[in-house]
Amino acid sequence: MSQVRVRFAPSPTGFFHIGSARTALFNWLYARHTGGTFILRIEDTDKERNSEEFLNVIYGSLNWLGMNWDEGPKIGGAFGPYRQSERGHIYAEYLEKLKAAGRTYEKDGAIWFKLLGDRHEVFDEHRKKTVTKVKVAASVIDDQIRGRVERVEDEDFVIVRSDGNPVFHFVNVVDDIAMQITHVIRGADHLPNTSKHVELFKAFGVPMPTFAHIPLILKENGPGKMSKRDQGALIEEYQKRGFLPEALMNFLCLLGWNPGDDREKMPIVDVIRLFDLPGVNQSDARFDAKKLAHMNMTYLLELPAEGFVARAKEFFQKQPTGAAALADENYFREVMLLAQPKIKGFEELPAYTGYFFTEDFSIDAKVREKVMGKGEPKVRLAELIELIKTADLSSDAGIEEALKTLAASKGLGFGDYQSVARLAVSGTNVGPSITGMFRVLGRERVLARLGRLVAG
RNA sequence: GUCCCCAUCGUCUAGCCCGGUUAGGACACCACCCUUUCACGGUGGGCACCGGGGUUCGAAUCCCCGUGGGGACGCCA
Repeated sequence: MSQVRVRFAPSPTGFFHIGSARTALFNWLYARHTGGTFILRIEDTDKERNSEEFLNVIYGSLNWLGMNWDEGPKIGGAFGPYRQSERGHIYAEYLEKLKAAGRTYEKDGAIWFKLLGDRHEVFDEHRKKTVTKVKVAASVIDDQIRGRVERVEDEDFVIVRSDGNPVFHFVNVVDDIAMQITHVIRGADHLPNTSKHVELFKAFGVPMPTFAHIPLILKENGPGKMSKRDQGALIEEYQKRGFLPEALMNFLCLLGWNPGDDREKMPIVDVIRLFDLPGVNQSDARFDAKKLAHMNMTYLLELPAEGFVARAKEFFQKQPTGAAALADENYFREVMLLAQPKIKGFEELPAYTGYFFTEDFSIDAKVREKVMGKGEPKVRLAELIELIKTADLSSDAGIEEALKTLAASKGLGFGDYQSVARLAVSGTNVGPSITGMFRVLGRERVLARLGRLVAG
């Protein structure tokens, strides 16, 4: 049995797209599942649109998501180079084979691939021009996901541009042959191209790889496939927003594939064990930001405390308010642990914990109006101040006990103190437990804030 | 317009291949419970087999036709 060799072949012409990430993922999963080789090949034949910046985005995103390649740029391999811009000599060699076989001709300075069959001219209404059709048998694609697909490729096509640069269809097939690719796993948008590729494989007289065209990811709202301009389309964005890569990966796995039972959250090693091409769905999947957010939350919730703090620190280091938040490492840690069970993603952290790190936090006007307009808030605050002055703030349980005792002594409930205390120390009515906030903020900050609200 | 692909709750999907299920799960939504806020969690609820024809005792499941959605029709990839 031959070793599986798959490739992910992005072109560095734009930011790394979520659809590309999933194509990479399915290739990577298949390689890992079969013990095969995952190859990264850069398709940079379009000199106009390539950029080094985008190349680094590809490397960075794959690394962030944890998809390591076995052969490719930076690490090399037996079939290199892995950037098409460096493989000119190989394409020249293969072009000679096609020329020798009489399968090419020149027209308008470009080199065309010649199909075999009777020719006739036809006016194409859609393209508003006369084209030469060739009578050929349908190309048969035996697809691991779609089954047998037939398509008639009935027009010659350019394989080398007039500027001498080879075209995608040609280099893609040549490299798949030269790199001994066994399985071509790519987006379904390539299905109509595949007949061209089939004809090229046949012209080279080599066996065809196995094809697997995976469904596309559709826009969350509106028609069409996810495009680079859509909200949530770029991998870099998730990285910036502090999503956990393992959560994104898990979510991506489930877009078009499932383990066959009701499991959704599952470690990648389980996905690797269960993943197979025939298990991939045929229909396109719509992107769902809320489901991703939920997945991220479930991963966040089960992160060990130190892991959560470490990742939160990484996240804050990239935020404008990061320096202030990280000034006291131990304090930062305590605040983060208060927030961990409450948030869906790191991106909520700056707003959710901001008041811990500055005395200059904003007070929600509506909440203030509501809380201060009811009962005797200033009396409650004064009582709280007296309590906090001497209370033991070292444990949540102790603080809770003290608060309850105070409330009971005045014939009131915990809630009568909570809302006003919350407003004073955080400026809002949502957040971690009030006892946790008191404990972490400490006597000095709490007293100052309670006092300010009384005065204000 | 031509060609190709697809079609189960609003969304991701199980079931389809090998016809017989109260059509299952998850996200979202609603209600209730838990609760010192907000979340988490728990319980319950509403929500789907695109339409029409076949085949069959019986169709989400097999076939055909519609319709709808998606993709491709570049000297882009």
